[in-house]
Amino acid sequence: MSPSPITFSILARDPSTRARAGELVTPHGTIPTPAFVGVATLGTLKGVPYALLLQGVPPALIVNTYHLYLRPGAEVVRRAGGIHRFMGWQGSVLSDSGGFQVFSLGAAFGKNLTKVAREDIDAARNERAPAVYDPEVLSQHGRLAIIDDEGVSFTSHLDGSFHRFTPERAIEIQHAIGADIIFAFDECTAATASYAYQREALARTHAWAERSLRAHRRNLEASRMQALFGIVQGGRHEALRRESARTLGAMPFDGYGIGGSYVKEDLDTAVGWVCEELPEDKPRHLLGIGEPEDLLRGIEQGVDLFDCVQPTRLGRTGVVYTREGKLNLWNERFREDFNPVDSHCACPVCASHTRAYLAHLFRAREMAAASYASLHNLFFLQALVAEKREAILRNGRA
RNA sequence: GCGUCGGUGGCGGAGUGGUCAAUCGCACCUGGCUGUAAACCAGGCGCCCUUGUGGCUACGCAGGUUCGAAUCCUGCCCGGCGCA
Repeated sequence: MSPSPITFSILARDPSTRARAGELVTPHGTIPTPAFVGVATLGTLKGVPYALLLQGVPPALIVNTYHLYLRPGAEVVRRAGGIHRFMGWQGSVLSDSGGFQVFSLGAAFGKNLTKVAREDIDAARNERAPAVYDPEVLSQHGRLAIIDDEGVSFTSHLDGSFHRFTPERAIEIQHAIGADIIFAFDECTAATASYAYQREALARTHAWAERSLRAHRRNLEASRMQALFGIVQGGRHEALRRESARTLGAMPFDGYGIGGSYVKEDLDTAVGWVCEELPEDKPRHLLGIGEPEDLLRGIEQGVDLFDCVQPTRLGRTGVVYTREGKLNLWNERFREDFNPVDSHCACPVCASHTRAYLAHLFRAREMAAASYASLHNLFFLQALVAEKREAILRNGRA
């Protein structure tokens, strides 16, 4: 067994919570943890030009296997010299396995299902679908992806072409992309899915984790340079979450992702159960979370890494984070608000621009509006997490 | 002056006897977004209220025809174009 391509050290633990501060060293740099990883699904932080990124903000990026596979194609990335060269980003890169797209384009397709539900809505169940290899059957189901025990059949949201992912294939593609940290292929279930379905999906996710691990190890060269994280699932159910964390924790992954969709209220409980069971010395990445308060809660449960589309998606559509909460810059009251977005923020946008100016740029549909707001939001989360890290280092013990 | 076309909600522009408080776009107002099918999506946008198959006022102005008019007729006002 080759040594892990990453090393994770815990520098301090908070005495009163499960929070820890540490360092994650990848072949492309050191990520101080807890950390917020920027989401660069298609190989770029949406709306944020590279030139605007300051060193360490964000400390790493996560790209998406499904999306890069469809466009421009994993082989293109490989021939470019890997994702770092392709993007021109020499920092650490993670790649999500595409498991989440199975959810968003499958069970959640066309339905009002979100990653974090308000309440236990009576939404569509993650019902069992027949194993199919036929695009026509897919479209009959009104969705783009259908799951069977072997893998996932899906049609491209771009051109309708037919594809199939298996754990082995997802790993192979991630090898071609070449991120520092890659994720096992998993099945993300709806928060509202039945217990029976969650159980069944979890068994599949666990089997796929094992297959992902084997596929990764078979490629000696890739496994020397790329770390593999398993993904814990189990929905809202304590028994399933703990079982999942124990099962995956016993497998030799380099770290762990915590996946799934949640109901807001039990986001932190579910994360807590998982972190109690996972090995202490491996990094934990809470996938797709979150909002400022979610980050703080996650950290207290023992999470080291986060990623979330919110800072860029909200920013792009006019919403900015501030210490007083989120502000929608489209609101009339900001038309002549000549204060910075957040007077305590040290980001370059807050240093030179006002809310009124950004509000104007949004209304004028200027691209800079989306860029500035996204950049500010990234800074805001970065500062939030960094502040928390400092506190852990200050109060904690090794 | 004559002829002709036209004057509709903040703007553009549909509608040409009832089902029109009036399609649609823009602008405007408000929500939503958590491993990005997302520079997106949804709702609202005459006034009033006991919020409803509710009331009132509206389609340049004033009359008229009609059971009923933004839609037809007459006059006036205003604008474009053409001819003097």
